[in-house]
Amino acid sequence: MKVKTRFAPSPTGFLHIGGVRTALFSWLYARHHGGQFVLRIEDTDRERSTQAAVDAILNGLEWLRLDHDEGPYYQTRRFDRYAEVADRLLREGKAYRCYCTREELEARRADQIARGQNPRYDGRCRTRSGPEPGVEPVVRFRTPDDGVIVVDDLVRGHVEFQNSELDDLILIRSDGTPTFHFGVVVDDGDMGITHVIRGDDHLNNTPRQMHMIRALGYPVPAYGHLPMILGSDGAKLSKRHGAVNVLEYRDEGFLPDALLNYLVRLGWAHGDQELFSREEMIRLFDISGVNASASRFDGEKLKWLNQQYLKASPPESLVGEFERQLQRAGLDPGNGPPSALVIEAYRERAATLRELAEGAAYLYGEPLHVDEAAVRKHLTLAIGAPLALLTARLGELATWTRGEIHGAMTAVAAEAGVGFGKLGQPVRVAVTGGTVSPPIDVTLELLGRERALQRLGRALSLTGSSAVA
RNA sequence: GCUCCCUUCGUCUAGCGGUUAGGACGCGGCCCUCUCAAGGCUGAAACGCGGGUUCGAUUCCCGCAGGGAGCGCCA
Repeated sequence: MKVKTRFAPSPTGFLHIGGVRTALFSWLYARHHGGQFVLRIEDTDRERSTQAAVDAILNGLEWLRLDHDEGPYYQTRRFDRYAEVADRLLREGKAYRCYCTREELEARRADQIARGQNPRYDGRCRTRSGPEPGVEPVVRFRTPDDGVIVVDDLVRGHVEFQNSELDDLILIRSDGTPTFHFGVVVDDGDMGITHVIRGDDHLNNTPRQMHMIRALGYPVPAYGHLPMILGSDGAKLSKRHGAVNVLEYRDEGFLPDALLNYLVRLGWAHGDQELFSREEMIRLFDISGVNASASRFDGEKLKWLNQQYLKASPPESLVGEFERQLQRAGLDPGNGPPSALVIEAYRERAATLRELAEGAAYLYGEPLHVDEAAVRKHLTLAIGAPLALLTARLGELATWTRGEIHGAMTAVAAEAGVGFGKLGQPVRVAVTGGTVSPPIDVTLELLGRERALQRLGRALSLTGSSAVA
């Protein structure tokens, strides 16, 4: 059997971490089995669906390169089809018109809850003889009264439901539009979906959907319900943890493959392996190995992974996104050393491209901020003379390379009778404004002779030394 | 309230009847070192509770507790 999976988000919000993980597992399942991956936009709720959300979903998937083979389909363009199927069900007696009003329904629900019952529609319109004047009916599905239905879930295993617990779901609203449940089963059937991999929150809906699919005469797909992703505090994912547009991770300087790698390890593992390339994920992913329990989102581990990817990527491949980060910080990439060299020097000092750009800001203009305490500590009177000597020597260098620079510093340190570090750190503070940077020779090389000498000269005056060479 | 699901270090997880319960993030220490990192070594840190089954349970079964989801003319 040819595998066909789908990702079916409703465009009522942006694509967030939880949605991405669902899409990823569904995509991986299809790719692993050489099958197809369908994208379907479930926009039957016309009140809450927006084009902006559709765009956010499409852009997010594109950034992550979770490519689909079919779609995107839009349910709003298939209303005729749903109406046609509903009519057929009505004719076959598998569905019926219900004239109960919302008010009546609500009152009965409240009553049932008060009596400690599972609130559900009582099926009273099943046997109704004729229409109720003045009421636009809904179409309800006739669910079996008794017996059990079993969901053999790919991740949960055998789950049983009593049919008596299930009520008659609405297929078509009184305004003629289909509900989510109906759209899902008609679409999954029409599109030939073989494996439905979706969030855990749908497990309880599954038995009813299975009944509908059977009534429609479609083969019942296999189901796999993925556990939820919670925030780092164990609470439901919200805006303050990870329920933000996935594209914000791009803006924060994360790499798409790193994010996917992080997500694939939430609920799934392959022994002790932590790093998975796309190809490895596809080759090794197995839905039967997916955990049934919810997991928490850990931003620290995501950062660690991102740095692993930063260190492993060819610097040239990061240039584009790095330069966007510089621009975002108000810096001009053209006003500094070649980006690939900066990335090379900084990537083991930054977890994200944004951090990388911020750390290297002094290479593109005056330091954004100067660590005054470091200035007082390192740019002392005592270091003035060695610093002046070094400045002079650097000015005489034939070529501005880290090797030459290092040689000059070693020589000056020796002549001045100070350790390399005693000289290096003041230089670092002088040229970067802070105490953190790549090895000082590399730092100076990247900065360039002109800027380096200029900043050293200025620092000299701060030491209070008059020994300007 | 009812139905369903879940439960191994703080976190992500390995484990699929017998292990000194392994790895990773984070945290501590040491090494390396011109700073910060990166890297290496290393330390602390877990089987929710109670019953069974079994020669033997983290592992299988049943309760309990705790957490979660669903119960809409939302998806």
